[in-house]
Amino acid sequence: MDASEGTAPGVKSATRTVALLDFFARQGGMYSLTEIQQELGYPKSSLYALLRTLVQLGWVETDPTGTLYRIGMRALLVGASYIDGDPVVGMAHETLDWLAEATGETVHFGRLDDYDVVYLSSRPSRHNLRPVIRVGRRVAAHSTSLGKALLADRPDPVLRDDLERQTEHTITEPDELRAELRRVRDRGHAVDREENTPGVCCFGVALRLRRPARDAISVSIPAIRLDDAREREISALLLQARERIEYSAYHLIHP
Amino acid sequence: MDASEGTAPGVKSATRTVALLDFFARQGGMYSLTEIQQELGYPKSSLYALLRTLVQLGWVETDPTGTLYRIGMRALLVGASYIDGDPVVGMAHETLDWLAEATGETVHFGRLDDYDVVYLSSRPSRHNLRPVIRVGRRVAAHSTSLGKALLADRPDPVLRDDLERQTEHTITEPDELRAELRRVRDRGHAVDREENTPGVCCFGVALRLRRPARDAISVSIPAIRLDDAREREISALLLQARERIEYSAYHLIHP
DNA sequence: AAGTCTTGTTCATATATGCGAACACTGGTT
DNA sequence: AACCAGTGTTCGCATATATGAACAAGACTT
Repeated sequence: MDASEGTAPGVKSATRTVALLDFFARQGGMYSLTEIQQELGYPKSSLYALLRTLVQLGWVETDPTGTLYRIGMRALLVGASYIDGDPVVGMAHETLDWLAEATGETVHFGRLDDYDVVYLSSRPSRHNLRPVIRVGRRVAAHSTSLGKALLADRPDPVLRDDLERQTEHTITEPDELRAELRRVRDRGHAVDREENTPGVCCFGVALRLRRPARDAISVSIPAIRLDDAREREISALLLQARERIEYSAYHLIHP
Repeated sequence: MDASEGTAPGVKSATRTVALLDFFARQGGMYSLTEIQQELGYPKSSLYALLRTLVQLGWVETDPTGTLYRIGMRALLVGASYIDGDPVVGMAHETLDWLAEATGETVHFGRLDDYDVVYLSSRPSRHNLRPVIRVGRRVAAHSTSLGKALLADRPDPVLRDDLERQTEHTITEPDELRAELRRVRDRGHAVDREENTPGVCCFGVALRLRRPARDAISVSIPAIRLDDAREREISALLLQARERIEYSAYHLIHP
């Protein structure tokens, strides 16, 4: 899930630069040199030079005393541009709005990247109790409906040996996960019953814009608001949303 | 506006790494090694090593042939985290929604950084003709209502000698800009009449959460939909929105 | 108020990177 | 089929960075 230094030869300080940005992005908040050094494991003096460079460039900011660091304003643009440049996210935009409206629940758009799902777009519900996931966040694929829907679309999904446990319901045995993926294929959509976040269930389907699929959409709903009827309703709406996106993609490719 | 290499000593490849990310973020799209080399001016072989490193780490992606580069998924999270970690943007969220609803026009939240305004949040209007600015984008302060509102709040604003011309209406003379900032102070809000984008007018006020102010909000509207009555209406709503944000900030600090 | 601990900062040198030039590929042209 | 122009890729040496250890500056304890 993370990109450690040892496995990746390359330009060392470039690797460390992005590791630093990634650290700030994940943790959010302000950190001292020592805290960063403990987290990343690089020598203090090297970090010091790196941080000074990034502060000078506006990618990292310090507090008035100059000893606490956090992400800077220049880093802002970078994330937005990945999304803006992606045709699929743009195409799905209206349908995601529609699905959020139709279900009244939180809707996500995610993409598979190695063993993780990356959240590219989200529509938080208006309930006070709502699952919120920051765009750009990486989550282990096997614990989410998005990830399971995407893995199920692969003829031979590559699974980690060590499937990280997120909650007491997370599927952590590769064989068990493979059985679950077969159920996903039979059922037509993926379900996550509090496997990633306690109290939250998700329903996901993969978008068949390419095979194997890379993108998926999901509806997340607190378990407390869920019953059988609601579940059938949501999965039906989810399938409709998929149709809409695939339809508009088709007409984009064949005008 | 940009951070060139010559002015900034520091870790060279860290500087280049973020310059590369910034380049991809600004341009959006895919570029060959040669194109990037022409734009940034670094030696081809150095760029090659850098790009390979960043591709390996997922911060840059290539097309199937491996010769066209674009921003990668790992860069996504970085931008979102600056916004999420900022208390003012979070606090303004509901009021921005309200202002967008009340005016029916595009609403922006921006922050002054040196000579530029950085857009931190936006509510695009639902008109077909709507001004859209990507979050994270930097724009020369003197050409925007956000920037003029913020500069007007400083007792002694630092202005560039060379105020870049964006449109035929951009104020490019420092003395003329100083006179305009006095008008902003007298009037109580800043106006941009097609000074940044042809056909688009903006109205902005600075948030007085600290002095001098750092943040401002604005309403952008196509000149074609603007008349005197509408202008009075919009500036009144803008002032109300400012009150709301300052009010909630006050109650956040003094609970 | 001295001592001790923690954290930020500087420095000299071993080490990794940056660089230009040479090489390899590709697609188009004669 | 040979040539050419443009581009991506590799290589060895000059150069810049990374590093541990030493130093400085506070903060807390006794």
